[in-house]
Amino acid sequence: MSQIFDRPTARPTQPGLRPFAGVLQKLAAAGLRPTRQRLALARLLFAGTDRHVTAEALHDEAEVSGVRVSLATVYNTLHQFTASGLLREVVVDSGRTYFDTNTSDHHHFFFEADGRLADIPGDSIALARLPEAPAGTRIARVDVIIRVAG
Amino acid sequence: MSQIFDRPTARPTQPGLRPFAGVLQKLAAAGLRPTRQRLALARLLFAGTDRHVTAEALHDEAEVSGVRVSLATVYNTLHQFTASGLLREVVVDSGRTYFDTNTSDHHHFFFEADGRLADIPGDSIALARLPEAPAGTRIARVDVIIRVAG
DNA sequence: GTGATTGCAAATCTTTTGCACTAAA
DNA sequence: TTTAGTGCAAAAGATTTGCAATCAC
Repeated sequence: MSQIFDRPTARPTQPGLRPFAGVLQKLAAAGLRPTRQRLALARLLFAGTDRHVTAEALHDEAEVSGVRVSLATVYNTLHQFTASGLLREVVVDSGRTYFDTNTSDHHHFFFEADGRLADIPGDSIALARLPEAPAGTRIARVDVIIRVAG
Repeated sequence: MSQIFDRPTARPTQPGLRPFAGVLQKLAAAGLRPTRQRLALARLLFAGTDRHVTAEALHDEAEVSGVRVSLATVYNTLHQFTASGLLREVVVDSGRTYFDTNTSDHHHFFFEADGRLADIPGDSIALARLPEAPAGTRIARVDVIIRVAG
């Protein structure tokens, strides 16, 4: 049954489960075998607009859409995707890890009320002045989190 | 560093356990009883320059300096101090909570190599443009983390 | 077949909680 | 006293890991 989902040419069957040629390409580019689990998760992650998910949330989503994946595999997959640049990790909450499908340079709103994340439009924020990296280091990344409350 | 005063009513027991006038004031201002544990932890936290600590690290430090405090109490104390504005929480690492003795408005370097935090001098960074808070929310705080490697 | 991937359960790690005991006011 | 604060051990989450079974190539 996973066949229909595995093929880029398969036609749409259920909403949200349409196979994407892009998903296969992404996995191939990352050097990851297109397993049933990875395809299903990639499809959920990259099907629409940019998303911010936790492992738990993605696991639930997979379950709801009828995909059988263990939580351990969801964790593994999210980290593999992150390592190969398909995802980006966002740290806003100690104790929970968020993964962002938008890997471009951008920043976030964090809604303290419900623990939701949203991208900040790239041109609505700007850093006027950056300090130099401390001696012997280089800037790996700059994260701006705007915490908003109800 | 001239803040080391003997408190008249304190009973000198072990070295490094002399109370600071400032520490007593801080606790009083926060409405927290000056217990042996809170005094000891406050002394470690506020004795010198600004610090960034985790509960575990502070607990170890207390142990080394001969103060007997349970880890649970360290957690409780750090949260009480945070709630009363004596400390600030910094989120840079999912899975670990850092507390900052500098409660003024400032940002951080995070050294990925060793998980260390450092304050960024206030005037060496500036946000040129901030987005508006999404409808129905207000900006509670803006955090900038510059992650440095190597 | 062979090596990569998965699932499950157990293990880890950090943090919180329940509750009897201790200490400040 | 009276009530806040503490310690301990157990509980709770989130995440990782070990290993046998399964799957992709």
